[in-house]
Parts: sequence; structure tokens; C-alpha cells
Amino acid sequence: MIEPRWQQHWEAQETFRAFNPGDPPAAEHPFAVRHGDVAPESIEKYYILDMFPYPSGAGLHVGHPEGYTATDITARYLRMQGRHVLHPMGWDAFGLPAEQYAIKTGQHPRKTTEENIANFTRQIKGLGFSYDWSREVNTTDPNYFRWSQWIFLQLYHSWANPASGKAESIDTLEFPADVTTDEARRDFRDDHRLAFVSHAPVNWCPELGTVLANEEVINGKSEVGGHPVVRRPMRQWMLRITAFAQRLLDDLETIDWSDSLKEMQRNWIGRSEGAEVEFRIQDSEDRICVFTTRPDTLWGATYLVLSPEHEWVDELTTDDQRTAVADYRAAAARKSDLERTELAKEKTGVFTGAFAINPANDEPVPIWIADYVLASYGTGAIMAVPAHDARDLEFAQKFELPVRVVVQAPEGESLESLGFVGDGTSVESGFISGLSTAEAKAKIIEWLEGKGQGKRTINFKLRDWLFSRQRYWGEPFPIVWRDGHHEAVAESDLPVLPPELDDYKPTTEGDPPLARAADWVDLPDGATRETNTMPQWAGSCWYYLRYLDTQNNERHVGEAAEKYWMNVDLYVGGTEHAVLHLLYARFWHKVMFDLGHVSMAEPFQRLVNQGIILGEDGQKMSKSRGNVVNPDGVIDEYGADAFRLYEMFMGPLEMMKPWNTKGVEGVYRFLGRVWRLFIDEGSYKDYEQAVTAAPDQAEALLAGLKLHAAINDAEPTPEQLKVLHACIKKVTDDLDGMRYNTGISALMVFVNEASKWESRPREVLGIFLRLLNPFSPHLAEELADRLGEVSGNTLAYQPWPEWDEAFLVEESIEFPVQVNGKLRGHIDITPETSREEIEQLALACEKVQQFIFEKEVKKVILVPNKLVNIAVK
RNA sequence: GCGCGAGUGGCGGAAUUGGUAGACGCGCUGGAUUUAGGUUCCAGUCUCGCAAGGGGUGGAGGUUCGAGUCCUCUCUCGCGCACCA
Repeated sequence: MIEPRWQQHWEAQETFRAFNPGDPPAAEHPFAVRHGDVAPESIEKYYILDMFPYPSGAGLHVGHPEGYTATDITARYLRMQGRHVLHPMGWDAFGLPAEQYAIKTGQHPRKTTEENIANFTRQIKGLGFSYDWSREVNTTDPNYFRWSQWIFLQLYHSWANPASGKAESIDTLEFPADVTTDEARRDFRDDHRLAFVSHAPVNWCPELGTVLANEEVINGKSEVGGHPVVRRPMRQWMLRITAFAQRLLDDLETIDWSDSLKEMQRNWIGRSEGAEVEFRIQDSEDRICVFTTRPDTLWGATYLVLSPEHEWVDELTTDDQRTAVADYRAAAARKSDLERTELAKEKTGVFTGAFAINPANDEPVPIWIADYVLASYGTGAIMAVPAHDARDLEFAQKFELPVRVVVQAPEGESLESLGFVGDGTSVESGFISGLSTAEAKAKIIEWLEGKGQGKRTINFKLRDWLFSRQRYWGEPFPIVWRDGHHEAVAESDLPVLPPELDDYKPTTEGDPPLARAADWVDLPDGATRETNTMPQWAGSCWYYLRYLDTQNNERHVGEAAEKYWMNVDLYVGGTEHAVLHLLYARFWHKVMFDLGHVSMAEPFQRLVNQGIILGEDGQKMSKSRGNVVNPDGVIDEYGADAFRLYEMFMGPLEMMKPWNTKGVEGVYRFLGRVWRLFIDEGSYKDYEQAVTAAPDQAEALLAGLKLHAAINDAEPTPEQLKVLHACIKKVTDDLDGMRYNTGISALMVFVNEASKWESRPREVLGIFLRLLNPFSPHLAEELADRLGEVSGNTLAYQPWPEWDEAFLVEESIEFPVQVNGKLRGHIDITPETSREEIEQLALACEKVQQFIFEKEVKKVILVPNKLVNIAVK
């Protein structure tokens, strides 16, 4: 009852609107009431962001509001602290489910999306979050995705200059001397763009009818739906994220993210230092290049292994081996990624018949092919050192290849040097024998470089980002094809809208559904449109920028707004995007930064992961388990305030924790106690009876409630001030540290105390309501309204209370006394009691006496404000 | 296998820098109001013990006057990556 009323009040008042530079609030807006007639941009800003949801048909689940409540509490808290808070919400609305539904029903995905957004909006608004709804964004809105397409064009029109390490206009790319024809120049540019076309093997998911990025494939299955993924060569758009690998790695140091998340990104980027070593092929001038992190083991390299897809395999294979090699390659090509990883427990491979010369000792070593060597990493070829690599050893033992120990394990660590993979001392290794692994690496690289047969290299696991999808419900590429070449659509022609279709189905052969719209594909001048669409990540890569300036029709975001609001001070969301959205967005942001479109190198300064909420049974919530909690039901029964409070009271935000409906009852009871602290019980009972009789009169009857008779204008007692200020201090500290659960418990402690008071000073209760407001804003606003005039007609901009340590000082303290670290008694002291007195009192304490009796007191340790400990023997 | 994180009552979880272990809430037990239950209020609730006292933060050691917190080893669970040379 009171909740919708306050939600309407906030909406009508635009209470939570944030103001861009040059767009000051009206004088009666509570922001102006608080801050006066000053430019909004002169107030210190705080940009607090939630990961915007995909508006699915299932509606909100209890995991969404967990993060949203946390950010809302912090947003409301900082607003009261005087910060100019930007807290927006929007919809990541392109994506598979709406499209799958469209395929089934023939209904346009736009329609489903609209319905789902309406439902999500209703649910989210019902929770009373302090979003600035005037900044709502929707990635499927043409006014939004025209800028997604525009950013794609920025990538298309740039290259990564290795000299500067930055993205630059493609115009700054210089042509080599031998690139002279227009055709060659065009190809050369196209080969360097940050958005480029590739024909390499990609992750094709037949079930979904689209290709997927590496990040979207988990153990050979699609992240969405868990369908098998196979590798097959297709023409696809890629984004050159690899050129930014080092910066994406380095700049992690500059941002305040959890260690585990940073570590996940580091692992995904996968930097490894080593060397490329060239092996001359026997009876040939050709050299084959391998990557190794252990060049110091070169003397132990007894064979080479190429990946089956390596381009030289055909050339190297001898006639004797040709059939075996061809069979093996064919078998490898047939295998899905899943088979190649999970099912390949046993090493397989075949000999090519060819030999290479080990540059260290000039001995011939056989060249094999095997699928445990990946074409996509390093050079697609390795030198096998079976003595010091587990995989090579397994392979060598199976195929009876020679094993040579060249590293001695350090004393005491492992007696066995065979199979030792750590750092030790080189042995049987010519001029590097006797050196430590680190020294040996340096020396052998220097020697190889001198010979021109190797060099120091750094490799990354990160692959370029496969950016096109063969689906309908995504942003069309702003690209046309003419005479087999791609061209950018003019910026003035954006947005490129998708065509209307009758059939949204993907095809089995990977022709995008957009190809069916002949009218749309074929342009009057003979060019044809690109028919792939962008992945869902395109919209989420930059939405945090659009919030800053949603109405701007000239730019993706206005310069002044971007400079004032960026970067995001706090970003809260689940961990599932660790190497997807969060990596992609950082990449786009860096490109935009290099090109001068944004002012900071990193978008998200601080990032906090919320833990998942498990079902009541301690299992992950899922439809099939039937343990899904629907927020609507909880809100209907207990209200939004109780729901918010419970989500935060369950435990620390980052932690995984199970739902417990009894716990909701607990916080609901707490809110009831707060209510009874303020409201006269008799008048409430009358109200309840009257409402039962005349439910339609509820609104009017509510006004008849009386304040509790104990509320008065008396001076607070020192005891009351102590309770209040202890609460202010604890809640403030906890909100600063995002420890919402313990903050709530401090509020409960206050209410438990205050309920006992026979006199309840208005002043004390008013301050308590400000502390309560971020957590349970509806109830706090309602009670504050009843308690007295609130400036600006909302608590939202009331100054946050400050505590005074003077009120917290205890007059008499029960000071703990320990003997040998065990608690034995207490002594009564005051803050003025001197050290000597405390020690004397402690030693004289009766309970203590019986433990130190007839023993030698060795030492008395006094920890001020904590305890005193007597060490005896 | 590698990396990261976590193990505290019947349960969710408290315990800034080592300093009174179990805040707050749930559940449970008893009582009061009402008595139809519920609501609300009061008291109790780590464990052994009548008590004095002993034991106790996954396990085993260690440092310290003092360890949930620091160190070493170990077990279990969760998450991430996984033939990355």
C-alpha cells in the first residue's frame, strides 16, 4: 500500500534524475533544494552501474535484484552523502531466446522483446530502485544500435599501430614498397583493419545455426544451450583484440577488481614468455619454427610434432607415410572440439617420414604430427622434450621415441630427473650445462639469435574475436559488398535497419536468415548488404556510455557528459561475464580511447561480483529442480522493503548463499518492529479493522494512524545518544565497505534498544530513519513523512548523519582480564583509569587470584580499550 | 593437472590492524497476552559438567603473553582454465 505510493511520488518528482553538465535541475527539485543553485557538474559525481539484464520471458529471478539492491543502497547512501549519483538501467535486448521464440511462433522478436521489457520494468520499478529512468537504454532501439554500428565502423576504419601500440586511423598505415597496385593496397589495408574478414576455421554450432566466439565455447559446447560445436572454415568478421592483449593485461593493474576476476582475465589472455626456435629440415633449405617456453631443454628435444593442420605437412610427408598421414589428418578434421579435448585421453599421432636437424647438437630428429599440438597456438609446431614435459613423455613412451634427460632436479625436491618439469640445472647440454634454468634460457636464446635460428617471443592464448553471427535478431553490419570487396556504409546512412522477414530460422549451411530478404540485400547500385549480424556483446560493450547522454543524435555520447561522468565508479554484476562482456568492453573502450572518442583508458574502475543465490535446498536454482524463487510472490506477501532487506541480510554480497523464506519473515518482523516504534498500536488495530470492513477506503483510513504516544520532543538522554551514534557509526562504516548484512544487523540492534524506551525523542528517531532509508526506502519515507516535515519531500537528499565519538564513550567499562590468554574475569574501570590502576585491579581481582595464586607473575600485558592479560608460570 | 576462493552452533552468518569466538537473524525450548491458531512480548539456546571448571572455529604441527585471524603440512568443498608446449 505505502510502497506504490512512494514509487509514484518518486516518479512524479523525478527524484532520482541525474543532471548533465549544462542541464541544471529546477529550483524545487530535491537535488537543488539540497545543493542550492549550483551547476550540477560542480558536485562530485558517482557513477554506479548494474549489469543490465537480458529481458527474458521468465521475468526477473531473485539473482537480479541482489546486485540491484546493493547498488541501490549504495546509490541512495552516496546521494545522502552529497554526491551527484548517476544510477541508470536498461535492456540488453538482442539475443537468442526472443529469436527462438519467434521461430516457433512466427511472432516478430521485437514484439516479444517489448513485452518482456514491459514486464521487467514493472518488476524492477516495484522494488523501488532509485534509477534515473529518463536514461533508460535498449540495445534494439535503432537510435541505440546506430551507434553500435558506428563504433563498428570506427574499428573498421582503424588499425593497431605496433609502434605506438594504439589504434589509429587506417589512413596512417603506410604501404610497403612492393604494395603498389590499387588492388594490393586495398588488400593490405583490409588485412590490417581492427575489423576484418577471415576465412579461418571457426566454431560452428549446427544446433544454433551460428558461429560462436572462443569465449562462448566451453569444453566444445556452446555456452548457451550446451550444444556441440565443430570447427569449420567459414568467411567471418573478426575483431583484432589480440593486438590489445598486452594492454588488456597491463591495465588490470590500474583497476580495482577482485583478484579472482583479474586472474581469470589474465589466464584467458594467457601471456607466456619463451622462444621461437628454427629447426632446419634434413636435405632441405626450409626451416620449421617451433615455440617453446623451455629453450634450455633444446638438447633434450628428440622429435618435433606438428599439428595435423600445419601447412607444411603435405610437403614434408614422405611417400611411404603419405597414406597414414592423410588418414590421420582426415580423422582429426572430423573430430569435434569436444572429441579432441575431452575424449582424447590417449595420445595419437603419425610419423611424417621427415627429419629435422636439432640446432643444438646437429642430430636428426623425426617429425611427427599429432592432435595434441594445436594449430592455433604458437607456431602450430613444438619441439618435444619427453624428459621434461608430461605430454611429450606420454607420447614418446607410446611411440617408443628416445628420451634424454637434460635438466637435473634440485637437491631434495625430487630424486627423479626424468619427468621433472620444474626449474633445475642443465646437464648434458653442451655449453649451457651446469647453468640454472633461468641462466640457461638466456644463454641459449642469445646463442640462437646469433645464429639466426631463433628469438625471444611472447605468446598469448587470446584469439581474435569472432564477431559475426548467422542470426536475425542482432545489429546488421554497416557493410556492403561490391565486386567481392567489402565497403563501409556511410555514417550518414546509419542506422542500417534489419529487414522484415517471415521466417527467422537460421540455415544449416550457415547462410544468415537476412540473406532471404532479397529486396534488402540487393542495393540499386549493384552492391549487396552484409547479411551476418553482430553478436549480443556489441550492444553491451558500450551501453554504459550511452546512459550518459541517451538523447544525443549527433554523437554516441556528448563530450562534456562523458568527461564528467566517466569512468564507472562501481560496477556490480555476476561473475559469468569475466572473459566475455568484461573483456570485450575493455577492448572496445581502449580502441575508442585511442581514437579520442572517450577520455579514459579503462571503463570500470571498481567491479564487485555478486554471489549466486541458491535454492532453498542449497542447489542451484533451476526450473527442473523446481526450487526457483519468484520475486513477485515474495513481494506480494512481504513487500519490496522486506525483499530488499532480506537479499542483503542473507550474507556478504560476493558470497554464494542459499535462499530461505523463513529469513524473509525475520526481516519482515523487523520492519514490523520499526513500524510499531513509530505508530500507535491502538490506532493501527482500528485501522486494520476498518480496512477489513471497507477495503476501498484504505488510502483514507491510513491517514488516521497516530504516531506512537512515546514520541515527543524531549532532549535525548546520553544513553539514547550512545545507542544512536553507535548505530550511525556502524552503518556508515558498513556502507562504505559494502557490508550490507552487518549494517542491517546494526539497525536491528538499534530498534531492539529503542523499542524499550518509554520516551522516544523525535530527533533520534528522525536520524534513524535516514539510516534506514537506503535499505528500506518506502517505509523510511512513509515514517519520516509522518514524523514531520522533510525538506524536498523526500529523504533521498537529506544529509547523511554523522556520529560523534564523544557520545560513544562509556562511563564505566567491564574490562576483561585474562590469565595466560584465557578469560578469567572482569574489572570495572572508567576511561580515566590509569595503566597502573588497571594492572593492580586486575591482579587483585578475586577470580583472577585463584589462577595466579602461588604462581610467578612474569608479565602483565595491557592492550588499551581491549583487555589485560597476565602471564604466569 | 594448474590457478583462485572458502571451511566457525541445528541453519544463514558476526568477529577493521592477532586481543572477551558465536553479533544479528532463522529454528528450537519455556513462559505471558490471547486462548482457535497466528500475531506480539519476555526468558533461554556452542558443548561436557549439579557446580567449580574443562573443551571448542575441517585435521596435524608451529610462532606468540594471547591465534578463527600469521606460518608449515594436510583433508574437504566451490569456481575458473584445461594437451596453450
